[in-house]
Amino acid sequence: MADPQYRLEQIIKVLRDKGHRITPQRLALLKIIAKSEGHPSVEQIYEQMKADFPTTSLATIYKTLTLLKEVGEVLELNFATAGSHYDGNKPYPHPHVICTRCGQILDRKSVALAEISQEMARLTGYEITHHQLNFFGLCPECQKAGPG
Amino acid sequence: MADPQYRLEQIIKVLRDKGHRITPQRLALLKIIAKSEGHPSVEQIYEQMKADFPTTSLATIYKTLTLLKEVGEVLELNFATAGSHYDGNKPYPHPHVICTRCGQILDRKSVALAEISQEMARLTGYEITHHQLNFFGLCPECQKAGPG
DNA sequence: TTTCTAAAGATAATGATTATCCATAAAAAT
DNA sequence: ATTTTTATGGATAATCATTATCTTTAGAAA
Ligand SMILES: [Mn+2]
Ligand SMILES: [Mn+2]
Ligand SMILES: [Zn+2]
Ligand SMILES: [Zn+2]
Repeated sequence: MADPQYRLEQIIKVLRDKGHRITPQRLALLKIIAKSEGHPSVEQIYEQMKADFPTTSLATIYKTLTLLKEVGEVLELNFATAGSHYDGNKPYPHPHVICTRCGQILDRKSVALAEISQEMARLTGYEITHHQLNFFGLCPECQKAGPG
Repeated sequence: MADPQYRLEQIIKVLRDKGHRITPQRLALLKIIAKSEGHPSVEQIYEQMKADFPTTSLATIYKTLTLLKEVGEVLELNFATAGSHYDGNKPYPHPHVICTRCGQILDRKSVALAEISQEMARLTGYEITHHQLNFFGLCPECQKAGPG
């Protein structure tokens, strides 16, 4: 679907243009989120990082993710369950479908959502900057497994 | 809009029917969330509780809110910012509009949302149980105050 | 090279929530 | 009524993700 290589260069360019350095550690993290199909958690990114940089600190992961949030190149997802997840391929708001049993996170889009957003702005007078729309339930796999 | 007294009795009945006791502390908390127009935080509920029960423990607040979640009589809102908020009047999923500056939380509804939910279920095969839809931005008041 | 500063790494601190443990009060049983 | 049982309240410790702090390191610039 997406082109990890292009996405990687895209993020690098944004960071460079804003005067940030592309260090080996950052490059490694960028590769991870650029190639990620799903929505990795901090812990998952941390584990992958340690493959190339065994001495990586969790603090570095958090700092880099915060930086990416600031420059708008990653979308942070935080549900009730502890631990944020990150989307490095679609850094703009979009709907997600989450399985409450296995934790799968799917990307979706919805044209109607833009309309709802405008409707909300009109009705409330708000200047809406972003939104989050999450659907929770059981994925087909977990439905087969039955209740329990 | 809503009738706090009726809402209160409604919650009491659900708790009683499921074999839970209506203690003085619980009754006090129920009154607080039944009459609340907004979406109080744990800390706000805690402060109000201390008016009637100065020795109330935060643990009791959390336990009671967890109980109310379990019986489906309160909706928990958790955004990125630390600290959950609770809606005791509309315990079912519905859209919220949140000001990122002053923290105001508005209730809204959207007919299109039900359709989107069904669309998601159809496209993904998920059995969707609930959702969350939050819009973030600046309320009219905070817009006047200007950037900064 | 030397200097300057961003970034990495280690670790402590924070803060919301949860767990634990005991005291207590409310039902139930006798 | 009295006793028994159990749920609940209250105090406090523990947990866990995230952030802050501090020092070291490394990359860019001079
Ligand atoms: Mn996504
Ligand atoms: Mn609400
Ligand atoms: Zn699943
Ligand atoms: Zn505001």
